[in-house]
Amino acid sequence: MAGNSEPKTAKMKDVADLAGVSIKTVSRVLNNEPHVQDKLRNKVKDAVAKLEYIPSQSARSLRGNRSYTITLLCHAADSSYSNTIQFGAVVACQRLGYQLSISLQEGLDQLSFDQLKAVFEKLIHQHRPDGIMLMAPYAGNKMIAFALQELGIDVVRIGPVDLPTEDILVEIDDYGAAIELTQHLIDLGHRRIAFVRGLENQRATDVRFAGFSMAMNAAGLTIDDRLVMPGSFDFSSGMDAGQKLLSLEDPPSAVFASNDDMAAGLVTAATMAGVPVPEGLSVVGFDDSAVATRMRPELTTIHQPLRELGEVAIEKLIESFQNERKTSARRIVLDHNFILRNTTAPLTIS
Amino acid sequence: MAGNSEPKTAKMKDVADLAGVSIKTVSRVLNNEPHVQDKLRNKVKDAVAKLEYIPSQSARSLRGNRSYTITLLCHAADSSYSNTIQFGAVVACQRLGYQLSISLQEGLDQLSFDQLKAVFEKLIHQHRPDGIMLMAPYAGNKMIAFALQELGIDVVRIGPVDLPTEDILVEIDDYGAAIELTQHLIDLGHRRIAFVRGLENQRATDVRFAGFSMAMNAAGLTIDDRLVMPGSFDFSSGMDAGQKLLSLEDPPSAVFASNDDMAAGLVTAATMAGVPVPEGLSVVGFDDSAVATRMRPELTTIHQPLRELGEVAIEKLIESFQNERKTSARRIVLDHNFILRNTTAPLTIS
DNA sequence: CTGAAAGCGCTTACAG
DNA sequence: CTGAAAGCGCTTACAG
Repeated sequence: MAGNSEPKTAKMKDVADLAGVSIKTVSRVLNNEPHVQDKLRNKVKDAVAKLEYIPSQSARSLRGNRSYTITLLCHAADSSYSNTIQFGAVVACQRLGYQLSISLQEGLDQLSFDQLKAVFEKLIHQHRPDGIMLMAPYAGNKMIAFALQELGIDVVRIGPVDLPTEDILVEIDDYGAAIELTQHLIDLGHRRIAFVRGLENQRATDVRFAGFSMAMNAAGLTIDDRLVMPGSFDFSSGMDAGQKLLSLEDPPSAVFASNDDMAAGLVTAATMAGVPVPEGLSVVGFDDSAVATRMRPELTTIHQPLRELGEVAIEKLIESFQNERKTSARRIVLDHNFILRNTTAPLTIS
Repeated sequence: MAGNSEPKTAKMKDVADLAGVSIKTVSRVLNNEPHVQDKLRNKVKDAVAKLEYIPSQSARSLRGNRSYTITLLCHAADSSYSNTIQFGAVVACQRLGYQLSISLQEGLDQLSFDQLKAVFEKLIHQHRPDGIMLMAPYAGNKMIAFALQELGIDVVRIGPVDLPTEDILVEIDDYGAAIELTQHLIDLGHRRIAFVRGLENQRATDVRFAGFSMAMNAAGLTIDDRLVMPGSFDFSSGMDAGQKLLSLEDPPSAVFASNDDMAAGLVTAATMAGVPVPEGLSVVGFDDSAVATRMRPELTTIHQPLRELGEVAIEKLIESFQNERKTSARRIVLDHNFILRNTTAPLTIS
């Protein structure tokens, strides 16, 4: 069989008959349109409840302009960061009667503008999503932003993004959070502080480094270029950075890793090199992902409300195409938290 | 705007006009139906290519019986295990022209049969998925299986499952894998081997323990009941088990943890208690998830092809409702691999 | 092997 | 404030 059994499901006509109104009135009630008497409205609602009527998504999206589907554009690599955001997005979609459709797109970074447009045109044409949700590593990509803008589809982005488009943005204050983390290390007496960057095409990498620089400068500390390491947001790049940093003639006493996975790699590298954390090296991360409480010692970091970020992104996106006026804020900043755990300690003079 | 711009997209009629055939013939070609001349078939295909025609999913699913959507029933807790399987499922869906719709369902375990049926009826009615994919912790649930069976929808399950329904099953040989792992510990000279169980409502827990028992018995070793610990497949339950095991009068020299997360917890507990791994305690896990290579020492475990499991599940499901005959295998067993890393060592006589 | 007609279940103009 | 008609873009019988 091709799927469905045949429960004699109620149709709009059945609801209309039971409520003693026209099918159009039922449609109006279902879509929360004005111009229906309260009395009729209630009759219809009762009938819907009695019949357990559920509108057919296909019919709605075929005739109307809405598909009640939002497409989440994902990079093929799955990470705890993306998965948690996606989780929040699914929750919000389910709550609001939308479907989240996941589109896996690898290597979008390497396409030309026209190729990008073609990819999105096909995607939009096929599923007709009402909106698109973007997160790292695609959230901050300008070509993607412009291609999507030309296609005229509503977009929401997650993460620190600096784009001239009018898309909705949901993020935390990465800059401020990076300052807090750096200040914490400075307050502990550290002066030679290393920084491990993330992927270079992501704005989070620059923003977090900017916060770090700001705090260092404000404290009158200079940033030693040899202590600024490249990274790619993953465990092994953190290990690499740690090994290099620790084998320096004049190693740092503290390291700011741009995310938790790299911080975990750093701690592992230090431990393997016989440098105790935090006594011999203080480490901070960013995200408060699962690894933060599973490693030993547990990681001092910034908690990002990833699930909430995903939920709010979906809510704002849906809100935006329900409100014609576009009155609501286009940029939402959620709260983060500094989480003090055990990878940081006062500088010990040796 | 409610989503779409208005690219003048080609419709079936346009393809038919360009190819000089009727719209019905186009439909036939698109759906790979027989009874079309090769010449016409090619004309249609050319026209489709030229016009970049993409059929509307809504129209198809409204008129036809298929929605080209598969619903993945997920438990609200997101884990690396589920996410990797889901990833494979998305990949396969995308390749085969289907959409994966994620349905988050918490606490399905506590519902009555009728409540379950109501939940699924609504879900099926709303999105009309062509099939449903189940994984832990719902894959092995009998009530869910029967409810879905009564609703007559095609189902695929992942993981070791023992059900009287005719659903498709995709799994690895958990039993055999557990024997390999246990035999490895026995070969290293261990005799007091502990076992940490997983969640009790999952068949994987029983099957892996059965493999462990089998290997122990075959080697003439007895299982000490005090060395069989409860667990819940997560890091902290592994830590707990480790602490209890290590504080025993006569602690084990090796532990079989039912999955990697618990194994990581065990290693952490041992390290914190001053017991070196693997010298003082050998540990094996199960899954080969991300944590296996991020912990130190790296974990000896069984590699489960999770992504492939997800892909194959989707492929077989789609295949099953395309083949009326249901000729293909209903149970697919994929290969696993024993991965020797550094958490296991020969028993040292102390 | 091919096609003209009907209809899936809704929403969109258009009347009243 | 309410309704009868038309139509979204396909597929399903039914003819030929």
